[in-house]
Amino acid sequence: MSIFFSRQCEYAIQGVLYLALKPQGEMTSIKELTKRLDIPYHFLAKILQRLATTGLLTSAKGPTGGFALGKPAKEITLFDIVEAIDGSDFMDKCVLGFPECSGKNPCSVHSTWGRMRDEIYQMLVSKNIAEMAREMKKPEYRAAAG
Amino acid sequence: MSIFFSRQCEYAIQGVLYLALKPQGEMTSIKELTKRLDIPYHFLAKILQRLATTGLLTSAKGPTGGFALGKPAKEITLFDIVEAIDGSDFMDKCVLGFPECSGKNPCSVHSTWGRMRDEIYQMLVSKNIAEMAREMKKPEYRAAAG
DNA sequence: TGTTATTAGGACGACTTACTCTGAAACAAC
DNA sequence: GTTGTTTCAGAGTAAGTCGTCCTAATAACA
Repeated sequence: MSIFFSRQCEYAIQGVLYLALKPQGEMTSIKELTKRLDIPYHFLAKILQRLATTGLLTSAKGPTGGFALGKPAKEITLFDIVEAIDGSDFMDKCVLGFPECSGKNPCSVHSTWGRMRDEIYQMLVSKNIAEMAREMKKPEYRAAAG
Repeated sequence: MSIFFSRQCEYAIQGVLYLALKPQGEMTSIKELTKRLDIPYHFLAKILQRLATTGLLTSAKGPTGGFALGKPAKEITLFDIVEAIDGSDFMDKCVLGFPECSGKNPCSVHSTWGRMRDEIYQMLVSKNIAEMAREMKKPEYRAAAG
């Protein structure tokens, strides 16, 4: 299928980004998130729970409860979210699937792909959520979160 | 899951690469391929059939039958195989899954990811099978195909 | 012509991912 | 304490992907 992130991971990123747009510490209910982001309610609930257990988010039950970032937005990178949901196997597996492919025994796209993978990794760790949220507030971007 | 190619696509690439190492026009049976590449027999059969219907491979039944490249190896690119199996949707979908994301309305990684995607595309179209097969023959690479 | 080696193609099962449902637990407000 | 709102937890459903099996078609060859 040639994808990069799983659906779950996409939703996780969108959710965290939405929370980052809120005043720090403010709790947001799944209902609000699900409505604004157009993601199935229970599915998103599962994903947020998962992010909460890894510490990326905090949660509170009851009325006025909901989810919020577990630490300052600028300390959360895209990679943190990807790793929590999808894992980071893609970093060390041969892109063509050759089991024998390694540094000493490289397949024909090993070095090229390796370079690109490093760039992707750099993008993931250098992009923090605070920065991304700021960019999304700009008038150029009027999307799901407002 | 953070992958790039599906399992099917990986197998397809490995299979075509193996065929490219053979003298031109020589038929190779699934049995040989499956044994050398360690891919489930019937699953590989399906994949090769699919590649044959798109013209990338030719096939012949009966004894002495099998599969062979449908055109010169240097005219087949990685992209041809990927497109035949996985399609090329990844080229124009937002990597974060925002349905509203587009050139006019870019998400916060839109341009960065776009650049990387272009690089990946360039890699896929510039790598032809003949070249890759040559590299695999070098002593540095002694893998599945020999 | 019959046998054997091979692909073609459809039906099927297992497994994974995406998504739903339900009931319980926690909590705040009254 | 009661009530309503929310997350938590786990099981259940649906769809897609991975992989198997079986039968038919085809070609070589004795």
